[in-house]
Amino acid sequence: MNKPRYQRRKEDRPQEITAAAFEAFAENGYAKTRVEEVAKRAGVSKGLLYLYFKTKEELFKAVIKSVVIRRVDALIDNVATTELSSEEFIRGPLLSFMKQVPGSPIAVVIRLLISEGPRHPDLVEFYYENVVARGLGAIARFVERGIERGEFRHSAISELPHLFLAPMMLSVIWRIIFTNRKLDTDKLMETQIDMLLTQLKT
Amino acid sequence: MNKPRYQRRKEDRPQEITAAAFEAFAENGYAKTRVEEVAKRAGVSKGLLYLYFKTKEELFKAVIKSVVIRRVDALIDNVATTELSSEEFIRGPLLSFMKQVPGSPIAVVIRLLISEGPRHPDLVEFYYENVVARGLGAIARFVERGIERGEFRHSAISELPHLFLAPMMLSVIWRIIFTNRKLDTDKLMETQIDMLLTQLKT
DNA sequence: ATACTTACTGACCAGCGAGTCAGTAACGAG
DNA sequence: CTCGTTACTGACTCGCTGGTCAGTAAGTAT
Repeated sequence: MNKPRYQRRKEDRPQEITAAAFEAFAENGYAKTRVEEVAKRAGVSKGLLYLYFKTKEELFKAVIKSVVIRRVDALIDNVATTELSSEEFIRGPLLSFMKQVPGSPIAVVIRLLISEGPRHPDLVEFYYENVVARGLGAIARFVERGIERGEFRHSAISELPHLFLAPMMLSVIWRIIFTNRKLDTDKLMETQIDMLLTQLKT
Repeated sequence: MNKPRYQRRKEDRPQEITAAAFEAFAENGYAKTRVEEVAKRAGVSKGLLYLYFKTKEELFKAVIKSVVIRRVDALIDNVATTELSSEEFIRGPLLSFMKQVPGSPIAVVIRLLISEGPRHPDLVEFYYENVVARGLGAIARFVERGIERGEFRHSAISELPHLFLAPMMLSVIWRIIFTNRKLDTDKLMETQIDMLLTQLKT
């Protein structure tokens, strides 16, 4: 009973390879990850990998895109359809989304974009359009909606949705660099949200 | 009159080489920078570089340290000796320090630490002790002082000086990744400071 | 069964870049 | 000026890794 040395699974390979590549890049960064290591993790020969991805760089782009595409939509949809008041939404779904970002694949993508982004303008463009612009847009619209409904007053914050995300970004960076130093990132984000809402309401 | 092919300048070399290395790393990151490129920029042969730095990695560490050491002390001294009220100090020297960070060598160091930090725990340790801990400590002490003097009331912010720096970090990352997308980073930091001070005073 | 297509393997290659070292010449001492 | 020391050069090596391709065997059609 000799089992076949491999199975032909054309459909699944790309997905399996990008998943393996994501893990490897997450651990060692782009430059320090060998293509053969990715192939090994995917349980595939290096040759096959090059059948699906022309170069290491193309693999890298595919990885980023695969992560990005899955994550954003949920939140955006939520924004459009929620029945909650602006404050409730911000304290609820938005805050818990933010809290889980530093430990999620998005954090890895951010790290990769910081190291490799400057050499891949098209990738940065893609990320900006699909994540940053949409995310900031959603928050801004939410603040706007709060104002229209009379929940919030007008203030400088309306034009700077970035302020909602700033502590999240700091948390992401902190977790990347100071893996052992503790920081209560949840508290950080909660406090910022409190502060912003106080500011918006008074 | 044939000028000598080189001068012996044992004293100045290390400094010249780290300066050249900083430029190169800033442009291309650690992995993509060739040692020979650094030597060239420093106007020196590759062999000489290896006389002063055992490995590329050691050169990298020397670069980080050389940048860090110079920058931090000024602000810290300022904190200790200033005559200003807490609010005046925060709106004045602290804010303008923060504003210039995203365009300064510190931003480069942050980028390098994000990409390479995970592989250099001792370097991260050094950076934490000499920059982060001292910086956060200084801000925390300042808030504390404000409370003692009756300028500020007690609040969650006292334990989270990170909130002062969060928009600065976001600005740094923004500038690294989205070099072409505009963001009024000054406004961002000003608004955050306004908000924090309002919160501390009311 | 048999012939055929093609997903897949893995040994190989090329070039790139970190690190070496034998030799050279700047410069100070005598 | 001469000699010794050593800062400095640059051609070389060698390991590593991205990328190739001739060959193999899994699946499919007839």
